[in-house]
Amino acid sequence: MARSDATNIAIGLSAAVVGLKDQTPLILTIRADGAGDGQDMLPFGPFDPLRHRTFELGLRAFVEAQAGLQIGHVEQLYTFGDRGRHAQPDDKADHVVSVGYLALSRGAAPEDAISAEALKLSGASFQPWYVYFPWEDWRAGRPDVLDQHLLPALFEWASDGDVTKAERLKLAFALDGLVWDDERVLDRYELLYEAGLVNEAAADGRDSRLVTAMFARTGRAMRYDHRRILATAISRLRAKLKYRPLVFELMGDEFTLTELQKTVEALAGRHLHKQNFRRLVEANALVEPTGTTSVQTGGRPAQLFRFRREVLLERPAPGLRV
Amino acid sequence: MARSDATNIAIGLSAAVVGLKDQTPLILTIRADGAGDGQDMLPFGPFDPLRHRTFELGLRAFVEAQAGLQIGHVEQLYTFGDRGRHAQPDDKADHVVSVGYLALSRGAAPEDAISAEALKLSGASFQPWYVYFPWEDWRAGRPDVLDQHLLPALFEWASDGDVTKAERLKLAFALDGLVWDDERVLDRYELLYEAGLVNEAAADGRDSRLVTAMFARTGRAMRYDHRRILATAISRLRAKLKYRPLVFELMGDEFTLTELQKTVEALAGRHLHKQNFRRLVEANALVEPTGTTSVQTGGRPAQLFRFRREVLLERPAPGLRV
DNA sequence: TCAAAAGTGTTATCCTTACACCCATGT
DNA sequence: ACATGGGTGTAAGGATAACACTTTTGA
Repeated sequence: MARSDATNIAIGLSAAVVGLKDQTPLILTIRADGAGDGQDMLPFGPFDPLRHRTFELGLRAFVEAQAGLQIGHVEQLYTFGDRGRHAQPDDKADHVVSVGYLALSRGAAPEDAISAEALKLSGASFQPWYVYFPWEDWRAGRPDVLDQHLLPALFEWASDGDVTKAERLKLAFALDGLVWDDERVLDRYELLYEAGLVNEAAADGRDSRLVTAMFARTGRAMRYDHRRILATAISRLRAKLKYRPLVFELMGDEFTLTELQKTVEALAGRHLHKQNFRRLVEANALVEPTGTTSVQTGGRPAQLFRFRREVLLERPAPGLRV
Repeated sequence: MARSDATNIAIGLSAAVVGLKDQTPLILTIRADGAGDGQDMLPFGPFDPLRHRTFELGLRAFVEAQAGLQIGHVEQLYTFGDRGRHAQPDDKADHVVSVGYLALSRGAAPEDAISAEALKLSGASFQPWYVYFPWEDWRAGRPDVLDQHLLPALFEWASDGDVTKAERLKLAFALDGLVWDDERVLDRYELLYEAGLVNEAAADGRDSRLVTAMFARTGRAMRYDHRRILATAISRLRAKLKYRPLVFELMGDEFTLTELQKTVEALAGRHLHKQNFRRLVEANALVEPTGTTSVQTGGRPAQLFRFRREVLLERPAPGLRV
């Protein structure tokens, strides 16, 4: 059936499964056994067209197998095919093409949904995603690591007179008075990678001119190209929040408006204006009151709301254009 | 090297190469030799990682080979992996995964750029894209074919009580007073496909309850899943016009504002308000006057402009939010 | 009565949309 | 002079962003 005169290509499917707990965005990882540093991986596996009719079915199957977890919304991100960047240990194939997916775990308690066997077998767990991208969390203001470590190192990298480097830096990192664009997560990671400032670049045999102490500043590394897929997932999710009501997949059935705002803030990595956020939610008719109030955490009790699924039919692009 | 116990997968790359002539968006096609009906194809070929380091390099290489054409901007659209939908004639592989790309041909005279040999060999030519999607051109008002043929047939398809069908129809085709969303090209094509109203659905062995006379109303067919890739390309291009200055890749170096507007209208498939369009162009500082005026086509001579490449550095998302 | 968090009112500004009119050229 | 397309001014309405203040609970 298979002929040996053709290059043998395998399709790898990787999923960035997002969850949420205590205003912290989480990402589902598995751990290579006996691993040291930088061995976090996204759940992934080979696509076998004989077993699964579509990519999506294959993906759901092995997220289920590796984490014992059901996922809700799934969407394709990007297919990475370049040589060298993400070799995977598959002796059957000469070349692995990896298709990245964004997936959302359903409900408010993702960690409890991981099955005990899966935890044993694959070391599945949810990790806060800002562990991998510390410079993407602006909720408490501009992260110090940017001005103290990242930008100086990036400036040095771009100081060779190559103007395109300087231009890309300017746009991705909001230099010269530009506003920080929370969606450019991938652009920023790619620049750090090219500058040799993240661990993966060294692992891939790149010219790394900086000592490994730098890697402690640039977040936890992942195996293969999984951190790149995660960056793509965060970019996409942040973009899509603005015109699709995806947040509600990550919330419980009932929630207060403040909880909703904190969740959006956690995902977008920035602080939002309370009144304007509420006006936006109301204007888009995204929620309806349940009539009950929450057990408060010290203060005035808050009204509880639920997602109005009907908006999906009413408006073409319901979201939170913040 | 290759082992015969694994399913053999091939990667197919397909490109939707967009050009423009006389306010008509064009798409580069090749023709199967001795072909009858529905044999238009996008330029495509297998990805061989031994010959090309990245997808994009492979893609450029065989667009060059099949059409003798240089392409400018290239971006990945989507990777289609579902069985049955797009079998391709490759005896070396059990399954073909197809990665679709959007590409823009450079300059104002794409047809002249096709080499004579390529035309002979592969029948390469540029076709108006609305030939494949007649219902997407609203420049002269709402297309008659919608109310006369497509919607009645779609209503019949959705009349089985399945509410999700009705909901999807409503959003994709702007029923019940919703506004037509020019970006939902793929959604609309997929609905027509599922309803068995396009030729490809019949070719794929689907249950086609309607006579083939309908196919004359639903545009020219393409081989494999190429029309789906084209629909994806148009969707993406229309979306991206709004926040990236892609139009200028399809224009000559100098142009009048009316030419620019007509071009955007051709791509977006709808009429734009003249003054507001001009204000938008000016507000975003997308162009600068050359100081010269055009040889007019009967009327007051128009000022000529050129694209201000600097905007790419000045603003994060320069485009024509129309 | 005070801390903590929920919830509201109001204004200045900008952007969008639409209106209608004038200008420069060839025939 | 008039047809043809180029080019502009202006005002209404809505969306946005920022201001600061009141309300309801638990301790």
